[in-house]
Amino acid sequence: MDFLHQVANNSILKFPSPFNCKICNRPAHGHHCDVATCKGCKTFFRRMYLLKSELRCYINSDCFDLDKRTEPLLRCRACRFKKCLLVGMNPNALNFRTTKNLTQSLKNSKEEKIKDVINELTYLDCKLEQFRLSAYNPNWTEIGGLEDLLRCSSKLSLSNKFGPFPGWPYHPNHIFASSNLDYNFKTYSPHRKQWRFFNLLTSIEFLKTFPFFLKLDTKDQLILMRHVVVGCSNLHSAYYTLKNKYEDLRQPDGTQRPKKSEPQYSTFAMVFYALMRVGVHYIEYLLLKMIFICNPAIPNLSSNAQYKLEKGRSFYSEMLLVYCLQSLNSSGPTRYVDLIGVIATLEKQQKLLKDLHVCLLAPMLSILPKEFSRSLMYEMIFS
Amino acid sequence: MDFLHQVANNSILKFPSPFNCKICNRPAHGHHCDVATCKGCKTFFRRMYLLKSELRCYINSDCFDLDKRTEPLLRCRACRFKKCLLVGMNPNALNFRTTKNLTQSLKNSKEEKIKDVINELTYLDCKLEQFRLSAYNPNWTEIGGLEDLLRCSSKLSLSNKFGPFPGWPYHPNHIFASSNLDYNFKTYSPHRKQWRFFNLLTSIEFLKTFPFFLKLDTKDQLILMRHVVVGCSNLHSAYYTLKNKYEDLRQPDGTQRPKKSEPQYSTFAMVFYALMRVGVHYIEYLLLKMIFICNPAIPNLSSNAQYKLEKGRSFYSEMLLVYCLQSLNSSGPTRYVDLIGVIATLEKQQKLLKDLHVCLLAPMLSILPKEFSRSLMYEMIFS
DNA sequence: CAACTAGGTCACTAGGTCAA
DNA sequence: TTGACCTAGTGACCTAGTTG
Ligand SMILES: [Zn+2]
Ligand SMILES: [Zn+2]
Ligand SMILES: [Zn+2]
Ligand SMILES: [Zn+2]
Repeated sequence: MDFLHQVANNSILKFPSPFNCKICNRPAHGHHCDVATCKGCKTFFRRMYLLKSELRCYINSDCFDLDKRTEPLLRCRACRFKKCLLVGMNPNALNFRTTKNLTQSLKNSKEEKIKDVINELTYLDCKLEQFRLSAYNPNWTEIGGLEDLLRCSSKLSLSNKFGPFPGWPYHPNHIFASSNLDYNFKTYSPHRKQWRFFNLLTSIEFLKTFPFFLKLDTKDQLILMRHVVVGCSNLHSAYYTLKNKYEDLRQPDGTQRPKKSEPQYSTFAMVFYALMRVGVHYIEYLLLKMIFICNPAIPNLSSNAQYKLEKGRSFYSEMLLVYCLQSLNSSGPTRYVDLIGVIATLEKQQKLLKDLHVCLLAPMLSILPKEFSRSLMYEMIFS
Repeated sequence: MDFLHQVANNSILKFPSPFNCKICNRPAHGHHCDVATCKGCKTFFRRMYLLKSELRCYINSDCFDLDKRTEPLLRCRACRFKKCLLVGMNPNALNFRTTKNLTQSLKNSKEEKIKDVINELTYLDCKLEQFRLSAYNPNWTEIGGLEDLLRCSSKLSLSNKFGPFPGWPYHPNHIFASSNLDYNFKTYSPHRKQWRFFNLLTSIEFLKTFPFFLKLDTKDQLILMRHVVVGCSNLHSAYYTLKNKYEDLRQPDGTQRPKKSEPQYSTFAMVFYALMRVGVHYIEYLLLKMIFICNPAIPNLSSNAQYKLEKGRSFYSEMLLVYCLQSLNSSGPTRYVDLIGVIATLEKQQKLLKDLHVCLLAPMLSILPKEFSRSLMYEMIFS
């Protein structure tokens, strides 16, 4: 690059230097990884990228936001690294692998760690979808509430035992024996999955697989579940609808649930359309789900849980950002912002759904069986 | 060739250019060494060909395979050079007559470095031999164990203070006052050096002069010393025996230690005969010693020490190779392999010696003074 | 002389080191 | 851990020599 050279020859611009570090605003040393940076930030970026270390900002996550403060807080490594990525420092410019020493330290590099985490998430997600597709179809009126489900052992392995549900996906015009209202909240049928229930169950089992979740107090676990499981299962449904190239929200059996004609459809489909709009990829979806789950802002959490979730959120956020940069280079930061936007949609959807359900179901409660008011679905809607 | 010209004048084909570098696919600059290449690849090829340094791909040897990846990994010099040759760049087009300057200047830096290192090693080795020849003869029963010797300051300068040992080398028939067993491990005599001890001491002082050694943890220093000092002192003795044109293993005072009649002689002399067979030169010996010392495969080393020793080993290995190539041209690589073979002999000798010593000395321990069981020699034999 | 392509130069940026 | 400083390339640009 000749940028430095040009500036040096331009007598008008010689002083003061127009050429400051894009991260910390100190005088720049040159272009490093495609961005004008100082020596410190250059070395910092390489070190951070190469070393695996979990980072967290202990202030407000704005230590390097130069709109908010005149001087960056150089000591905050989390914010510094985030800023490096945001101004577009390109990890691909680091010559991993091509040099002997780096090949060795690659084992511990962030890249490797990302791979590990993504492998794990991928594996788990396959299991989840297998679970949804399985013939396992427990009676929702009997299986108990959230607390019972939290306590019992993982049900995911049952999909192996039961095998796939025969005949799925159904033809679009498939007609079920039971009526829609029955299907919805009235009675249990062993021949048809109550998707609202089963998707919630799937997400509960999903959360239960994470060590960080199991380490929370039972009270925090309950709070988190209540706040996150609906959105989580909606995100899952939405992604798989998209993946299976349906044009509207579908369940694994091929049915439209809720139906387009139902009033809540548009709200349910919000996330589906958001995913479609950004054209989310699989790995992005996996990380987004984790970011959504790690929500430290949920009310009434203990401070321990807040801390752990905050840590989790920055862990997966950074991973998503690094992933975007790796796969897209310069447009990585934009992509990251677009993807994070899906989280906001999920949160909004959750609020709308709650209001909607309360409005729609409250008047019906008298005609629904008393089993419903003790069910998981009731709990998730009205808690 | 007018190809470049044609393209420039052809308005239709101006964009996108059909004239890309055959190696890296960036826009080409012209034909260089018979192939359309960019400026970078042109210069790269010349530099590489003139330097001819050993290269290795640390990935899959496909960094420039544009069928497999859209962008080449420009930093992989091995694959880049391979691709240069593959697309037919012709080294004969390089004009060696006028290239002397570049070759020289590029070579000079490397050569200069080698010279520096060898000068240093030579100087140090002279000091060592002076030390062995000096009248300094500490009491091995009192001087302490390895840890004490590691901690104390360098003793090499004492050879100046004490001057050379008077009367050395002795006539082959010289008769000592003390008996052989006494000499071996029983008592200390100020008039006669216990060579096994003094050679170990010399090698310990040798190792202590290296900054890289001093930067290791004490624990690593001890492990390394225990593993390397015996072989190091054997190599030293063997080389100087050869240099002084003795026909069997001799110490600086001219005595045969161990005696040919002793059972361990043949094992001790292994390295001596190996050196004789290859006809090692001084500088080769110096580098071999360093390569032997830098052994990252020693068990229980910290990963830091492993890393540093690995680096040291490749540093001195490359130096030896370059030295062989410089002094012998075409038969350089063969010579290098022969020389490296000495290291294997050293390692083998070390194993044999340990077994032998344990067998020979264990039954004698009861008749040896308790000082012996606390001495450096005991430590090096039985650790 | 125009159109090239050798070689040479040097500002520039990777990675690496080490004192603070 | 940080960052000033170092080494080892890298390639844009230049010059000089060759060819038709
Ligand atoms: Zn900076
Ligand atoms: Zn911060
Ligand atoms: Zn090229
Ligand atoms: Zn390669």
